[in-house]
Amino acid sequence: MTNRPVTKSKTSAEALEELFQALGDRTRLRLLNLMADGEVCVCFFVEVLDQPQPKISRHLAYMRSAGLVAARREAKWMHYAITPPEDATVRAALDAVMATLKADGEMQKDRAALARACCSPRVPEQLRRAPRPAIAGGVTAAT
Amino acid sequence: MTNRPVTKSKTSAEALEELFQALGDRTRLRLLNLMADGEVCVCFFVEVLDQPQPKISRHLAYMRSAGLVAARREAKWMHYAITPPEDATVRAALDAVMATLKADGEMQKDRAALARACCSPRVPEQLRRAPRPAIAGGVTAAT
DNA sequence: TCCTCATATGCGTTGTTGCGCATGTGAACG
DNA sequence: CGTTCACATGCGCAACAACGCATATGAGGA
Repeated sequence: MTNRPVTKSKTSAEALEELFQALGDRTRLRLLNLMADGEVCVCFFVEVLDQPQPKISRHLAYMRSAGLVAARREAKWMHYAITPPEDATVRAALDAVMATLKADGEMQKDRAALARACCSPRVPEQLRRAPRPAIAGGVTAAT
Repeated sequence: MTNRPVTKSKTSAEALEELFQALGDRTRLRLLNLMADGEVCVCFFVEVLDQPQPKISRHLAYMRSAGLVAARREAKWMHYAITPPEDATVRAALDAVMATLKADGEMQKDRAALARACCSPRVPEQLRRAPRPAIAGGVTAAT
C-alpha cells in the first residue's frame, strides 16, 4: 500500500517506457482525465465511468505501481491524484498528454459527468456522503 | 504493405491509446529515436541496435500498422520514417516524447552509433552499399 | 532463369494484460 | 465485537504481445 518510494531514478527512456505502458489503456486514460483538476475519490470513478469497482481499482493500482498516481486515505475513502514525474522531460510529455485529453470530446463528457456527480442537487444515493472532488471550476457543470 | 490510409479519424483519445501502446516498448522507442532526423534504412536499425532482423522488422510493422511510421522502398532497401499524427494535440504529445528521447543518455548513444555506422570510413561490410540515413548534422559523428 | 540480398512473415512458445467473479481487509459505527 | 461500507486482491480465463527460429517474398544482378 506504499505510494512507492519515487522509484530509484531510471533513465528518461526507461521512465517513458513505463509511462506509456500505463497510458496505453482506455480506462486508465479516462481515469487520468478525471484527475486532471485534482484528487478524486474512487467511488466517483466508479460512478462516472459506470464500470465494476474491482476493474477501476485494478487500473488505479497499476498506475500507482507505475508511479503515475498517488493514493491518500480519508476515513473509508481513497483519493487518487496524479503525481508529476520527477524527470522534467517526462513531465513535459505527460503534460502534453493531459492537454490532449482535455481537447477530446469523450473526455470532456467524462469530466462533465464528474462535475454533475459532484455538484448536482440530485446526488445518487451511494455518493451522498462521499467526499467531493475539487472539480467545481472545470468543465460545464451541466444541468 | 499499404502504408495505411491515414486511419479514418478517431477521437484524440483513441488515437492516444494506440499511440501509447506503440510507445510502450523499449525497442520501438529506440527505433523512433533513430528516426528523429529522418528516414532510416532497416539494415541500419539492425546494425545499430544489434538485434535480430526479424525482431526489428516486427516492431517496425507494429508501428506502421499503428500509423506511427511509414515505409518507403528504394530498390532492395526499406526506409522507415516517422509520420506526424494528424491530430494536432497528439502531434504535440509525440513531439514531447521525441524531446525526451533526445535528452536521454542511452538514446544519444544510439544516435551516435547511427552516425558512426553512417559516416565512418570503416563502414561494416554489410552496410557498404546500403543507402545512408540523412543524419549527418545530428549527433557527434564520433571517430 | 537462377541466385543473392534485404526484408517480411508463419509458427510455436512464453510471459503479460485485462476481465469477471468471489472474497479479503481496514475504517467507522452501533 | 460484530456489522456495514469503501476499497483491494486472489483466482482462473481468454486475448495479446514479444521472442526465436525457420522460411517466404520481392527486387536486382549474373
